[in-house]
Amino acid sequence: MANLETHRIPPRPDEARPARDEAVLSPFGASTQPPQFFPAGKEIYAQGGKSGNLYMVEFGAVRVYRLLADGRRQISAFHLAGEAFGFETDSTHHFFAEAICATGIRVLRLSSFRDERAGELLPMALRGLVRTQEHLLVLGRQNAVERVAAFIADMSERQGGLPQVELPMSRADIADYLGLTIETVSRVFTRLKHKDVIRLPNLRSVEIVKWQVLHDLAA
Amino acid sequence: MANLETHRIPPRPDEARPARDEAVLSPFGASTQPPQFFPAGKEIYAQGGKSGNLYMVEFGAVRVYRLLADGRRQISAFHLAGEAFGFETDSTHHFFAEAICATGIRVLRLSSFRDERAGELLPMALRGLVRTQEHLLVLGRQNAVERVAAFIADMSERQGGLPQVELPMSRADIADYLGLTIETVSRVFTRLKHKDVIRLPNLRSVEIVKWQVLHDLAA
DNA sequence: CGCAGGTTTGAGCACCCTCAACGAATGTGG
DNA sequence: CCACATTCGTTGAGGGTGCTCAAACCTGCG
Repeated sequence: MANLETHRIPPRPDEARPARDEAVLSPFGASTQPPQFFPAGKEIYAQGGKSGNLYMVEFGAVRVYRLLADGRRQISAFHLAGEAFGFETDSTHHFFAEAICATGIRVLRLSSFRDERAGELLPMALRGLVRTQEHLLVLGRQNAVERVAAFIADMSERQGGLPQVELPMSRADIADYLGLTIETVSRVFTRLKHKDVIRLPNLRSVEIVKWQVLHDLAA
Repeated sequence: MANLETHRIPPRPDEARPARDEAVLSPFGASTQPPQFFPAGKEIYAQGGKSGNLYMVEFGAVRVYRLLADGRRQISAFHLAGEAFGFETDSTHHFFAEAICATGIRVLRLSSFRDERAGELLPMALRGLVRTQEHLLVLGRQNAVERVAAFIADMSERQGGLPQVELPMSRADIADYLGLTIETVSRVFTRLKHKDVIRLPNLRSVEIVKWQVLHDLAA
């Protein structure tokens, strides 16, 4: 099966652009190319490809992942508006990056990662490192319910802590991020729904009803 | 049960020091405190503690981990001689770090992670990031045999690619690193032994007999 | 309306965990 | 030096969580 994803979050670059993108990270200030547009499922870079850029999500969402030879996929991170990705140790990409939905991305060309801008880049890299290490705990030591609960709580936090959480990614993406199957993810969602912890207004959004229960489950 | 570990790799700081420690990483050159000694099981730093240092393993081995409220532990990384650890996003440690066996550590005090040395620190941080992301794939998508095989192969690589691999850590440490139980780790070891993929001269070392099979299993 | 993709739901099973006992290795005190 | 305690590692039996395989169900769209 192809990784090609086509679902219908309409591409509206102009009005979809969030208000808060400048000043979030200084390396993406004035001296930068205009944002680039990627439709849903479009590859941003591929494993083995030449690296050296840094990417900033303007709007939309991105998945970064690795593949095993037999096709098993592990998504190491989702990146939403305002977040940066694309760090690499050498000039070759070790991962794949794709737009999940219609996505705008600002590209910063780096002469080298041993750059004079390292002072600004390092904190971003470290945030990613801590994020990834926390995800290790989820994959290594938490069961299906805990993983999904942690995922919903995390997505809510990154969207401002509101009860209405938008999930741009498919169940398959969530499964490959949490180290589960789509069936298990689906079952946990419905179980949480039946327990009135969440509501599911539609396939791509979740409403958190019982915060406390959700956080207890996530821990 | 306590995390206290006491096994018998004799503390011999002077002759145990590896020949190749200078010049490995420039921030650890002349302007640094003398290496500090940690016996087996000794805490190097704790979650919630004040951070701001960077640590370089001179000899021995270190485990970095997180705990869940109920005591489940996930080791995010082992660090061997020549490797650096202790990066944090803010002034607080998000993880625990302990010496696995008798260990010598060189401490670099950083005024801030937004340091003028960021240009030298960034590549180290990025290596850690890629390492951790690759570990995600193992925890999220590989079965017990693949995890153990990948672990042995990785430890061999980091010790120069020799067939004789020293494992300073206990089975419990390996289990908490691979997201398994000690029983499963033990069973996989014996299964690999019976298939003549490895030999187990003693509890703390492995000899790789069939490289190709090991790598096929790890994939 | 009918197709296609994604999602949900179900039945059965496999892998790994839990619980338990045993064995091996080390350190201690008599 | 040997008995003992203690910790760690191995091995076994049984059960549970999550996976596999399969079918039905939406939902959006041509």
